Amino acid sequence: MNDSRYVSTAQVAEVLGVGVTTVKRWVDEGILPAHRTAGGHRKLLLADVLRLARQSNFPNQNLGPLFAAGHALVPAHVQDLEQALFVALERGDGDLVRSLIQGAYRRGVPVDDLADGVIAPAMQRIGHDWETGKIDVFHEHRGSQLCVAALHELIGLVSSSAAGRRPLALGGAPEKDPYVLTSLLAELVLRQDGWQVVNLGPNTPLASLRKAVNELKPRLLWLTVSYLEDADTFLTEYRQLYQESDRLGVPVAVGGRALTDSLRARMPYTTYGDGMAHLSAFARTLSPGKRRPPRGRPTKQSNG
Amino acid sequence: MNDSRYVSTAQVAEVLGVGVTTVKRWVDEGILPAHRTAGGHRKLLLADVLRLARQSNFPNQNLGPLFAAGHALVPAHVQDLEQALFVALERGDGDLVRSLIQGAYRRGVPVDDLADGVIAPAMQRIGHDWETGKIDVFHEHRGSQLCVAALHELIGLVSSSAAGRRPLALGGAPEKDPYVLTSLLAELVLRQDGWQVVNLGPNTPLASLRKAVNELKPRLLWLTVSYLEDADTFLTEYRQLYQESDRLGVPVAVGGRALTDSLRARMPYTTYGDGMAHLSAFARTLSPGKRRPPRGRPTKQSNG
DNA sequence: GACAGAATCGTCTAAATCGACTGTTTAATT
DNA sequence: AATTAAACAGTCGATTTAGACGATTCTGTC
Repeated sequence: MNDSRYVSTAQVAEVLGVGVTTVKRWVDEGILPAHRTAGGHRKLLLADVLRLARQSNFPNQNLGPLFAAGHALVPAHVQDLEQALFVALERGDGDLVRSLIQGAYRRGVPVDDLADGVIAPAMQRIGHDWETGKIDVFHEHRGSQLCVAALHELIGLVSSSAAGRRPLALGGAPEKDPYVLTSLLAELVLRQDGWQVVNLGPNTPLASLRKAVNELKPRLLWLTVSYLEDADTFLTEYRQLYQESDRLGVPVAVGGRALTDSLRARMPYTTYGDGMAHLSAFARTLSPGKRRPPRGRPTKQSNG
Repeated sequence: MNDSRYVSTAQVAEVLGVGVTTVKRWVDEGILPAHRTAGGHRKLLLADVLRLARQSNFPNQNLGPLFAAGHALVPAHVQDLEQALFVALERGDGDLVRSLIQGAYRRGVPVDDLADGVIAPAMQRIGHDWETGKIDVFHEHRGSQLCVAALHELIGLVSSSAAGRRPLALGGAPEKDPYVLTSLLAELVLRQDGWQVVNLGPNTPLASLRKAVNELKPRLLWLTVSYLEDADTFLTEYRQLYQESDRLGVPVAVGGRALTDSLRARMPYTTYGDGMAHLSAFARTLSPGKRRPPRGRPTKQSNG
């Protein structure tokens, strides 16, 4: 198992902006303490690297990839990660939020796990603390903004180059639903799966979404509903949207915590999902290009 | 993609059109932030170099070498750029939007010009086309989302190193104002100017903003008002916010197209601005006088 | 126009860093 | 346990940088 306290020379080199050779020499000269494996590989203690970084006046935001290897602050398990993210969001520590999310991704945490098991629960707890008066609204807003920024950055990381024609997914959140995060998470997982995504964002009238389906002819339509003002008008408009999509052969994936069982029973849809893992799995059945990871050591998720 | 955020003194010298010796001296004098390797080599953060390049007028700044990636053709004049961005936004061409915005920044277009002369007008035209029925809501939403994504990416580019304590700016948009873009543009220009920014985003109750001022003790409070539901209640709450800020010695900068002349006449504020250029200029009067490099040497660029 | 001060430039050597090479180690998959 | 591809170690030459020095050029003033 990879002991999460240790990092490799290459990781240190990338973060510190120097060559691998330099890091090796520093270790040999005693500037950086390190342990060696039985085979001779250098294993650097994260704390030592961080100490050197502080001494050299490093910008915090560039230390993100280092946390990817697993720091005490970036736990190995998703529950601990969620807890850490929650704290970082509540404190408003933007650098830490970025480090945690990016680090988890680079360490190999699947994006749907990241969405369903880390980001969504953390923001839900923030929202709960706000509703119960434990924190002020501005704490929630600040955390949400930090999350959005980190997600946009992550989306930029996972988006593959536009090689070949990728299937198009269209989606958003309905009118009066102000939550940007859920549609952003949907965009994230779909992009990770190789889709081309048009995210109309929150507060999108369903009638307008219907026009978009007509014009863009997507291969998939998703709808995340976190908040509903009027269920009846929503149902009416949604049925029209579904009818149109069905006519065009566009599958409709719905989700979101505002869709109660009773409400869902009155809705037609192609698939319903509790989280992004469902959406991702469903999308994969539609997209033919399901690439399997190569053998051997898993590829580092760096993208060009 | 050469995504190394660090650059060497020689690269900086070439880009800024000055000698290597000068760059070294600037770093030693604290004009340019940098950290040193264990061997003493200076490592500069790209964002810091770019900010310096914009703050002072260099004889020949050729930002090209720092960005190897060949981008789409970026028009030279802001009007053409705005037109190109408008078309890209309306078409939903996300890659083009990113290229235009980032390309303009890299070409040396100041961020306040980018905000006031390109992004804001383009989105305003999109909004106008939507109101007049020329395009559908989803076009507007799609364009807005693309803009937000591109801006978040740009913010990541301009954010500087955390070395030293930077002044804190706090801000957002009031309740019922759903526009994310204006507060995002404010965050962009402030970050470009070296501020640390807490952006509470749209739809922030002013009472909550008041609590945030109390808790965070910022050096500057900004408020962008693009839409107002009820001017009277806004005024009441705003006056309380201003009173509290004034008591704490926090200057208040307001702006946004919802603040009409008559409304503004009834508001106290430290400064009002039509655009981000005003905000940036005002913020610079507050920011501790950062040492600026003396005049560059305009002639003789050839080297042996 | 001449002067003084300041800022910049190019050049030098020692030192630090980089990149490429080959053989070895690691760890996930079968 | 065997397989396999990625990542690492060790080495060496090529390149780059730091630091210091004097010469050059710019700016403002008399």
